[in-house]
Amino acid sequence: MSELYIRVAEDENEEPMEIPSEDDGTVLLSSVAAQFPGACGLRYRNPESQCMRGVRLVEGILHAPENDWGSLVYVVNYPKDNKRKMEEIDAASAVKIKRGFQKTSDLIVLGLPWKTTEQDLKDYFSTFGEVIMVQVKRDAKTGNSKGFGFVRFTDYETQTKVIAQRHMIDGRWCDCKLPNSKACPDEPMRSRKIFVGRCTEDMTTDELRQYFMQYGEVTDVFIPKPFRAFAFVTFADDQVAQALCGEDLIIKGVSVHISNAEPKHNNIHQLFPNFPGGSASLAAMFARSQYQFPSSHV
DNA sequence: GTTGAGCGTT
Repeated sequence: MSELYIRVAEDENEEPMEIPSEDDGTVLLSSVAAQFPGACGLRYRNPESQCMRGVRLVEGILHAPENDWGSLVYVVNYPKDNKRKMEEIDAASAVKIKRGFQKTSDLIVLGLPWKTTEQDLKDYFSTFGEVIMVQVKRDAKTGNSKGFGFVRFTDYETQTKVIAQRHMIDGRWCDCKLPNSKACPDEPMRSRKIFVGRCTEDMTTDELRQYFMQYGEVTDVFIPKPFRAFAFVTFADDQVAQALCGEDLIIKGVSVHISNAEPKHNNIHQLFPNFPGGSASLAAMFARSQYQFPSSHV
């Protein structure tokens, strides 16, 4: 029963999304809601009667009809009276939410005893949640542990929990951190800012704002000058921004492509590339100053 | 055959 996915869509004509089931074959409403915010249940068309049927829901747990989800496409139920409140989410749903799940990333495990094996790591971390991968980094020649390794979990919640605490592994305190190679893996995912590619020169900030307002509240529009054929649009709600990523939208008759805005580098040399006196004096001045780069938006 | 802050061969 494990590793099973059921197919869920906004409505019968939409492309279904696969939602993971639990080990016992049930599906958590929260799993559905992660992909379809605001969802309160599922229904499906009974192949025999051709009528829509509700999926049994008990305390947040969805139970398969006849104990088998089969290959049917299940349709999301939303609270009827909530439609008004769900305006922005509906807009997001209209362009399909593609990356609802928080992606996990490998975590570096620092401070491992030399003797600790991958099996040891697997055994230990499995007490927190389902483990996808463990590694112990070893010297290529000797095979000796370098005293650190990596672990990856299925669920983001597990990852959060594991990072938050210290770990006693085989008699030593170890730390789990996000590796430097992925310094901020979740920021791009949650960004409220989108990159609008293939812009034309006649598109104004006002026009872009007007256009993107239909998806949700726009808090900023930025068009680099001189013209560079792209723009940034920031929404109040990250879900709206994320829902648009990957879409090709038609603005003023031209197809623009929406993608995640890359994190701004917040680099002093990038902000002041030609600072008089060179980068050293700039760095010194920066260090003396009280100035903090904005971190509120990516 | 050692070590103890860090950052990932395949």
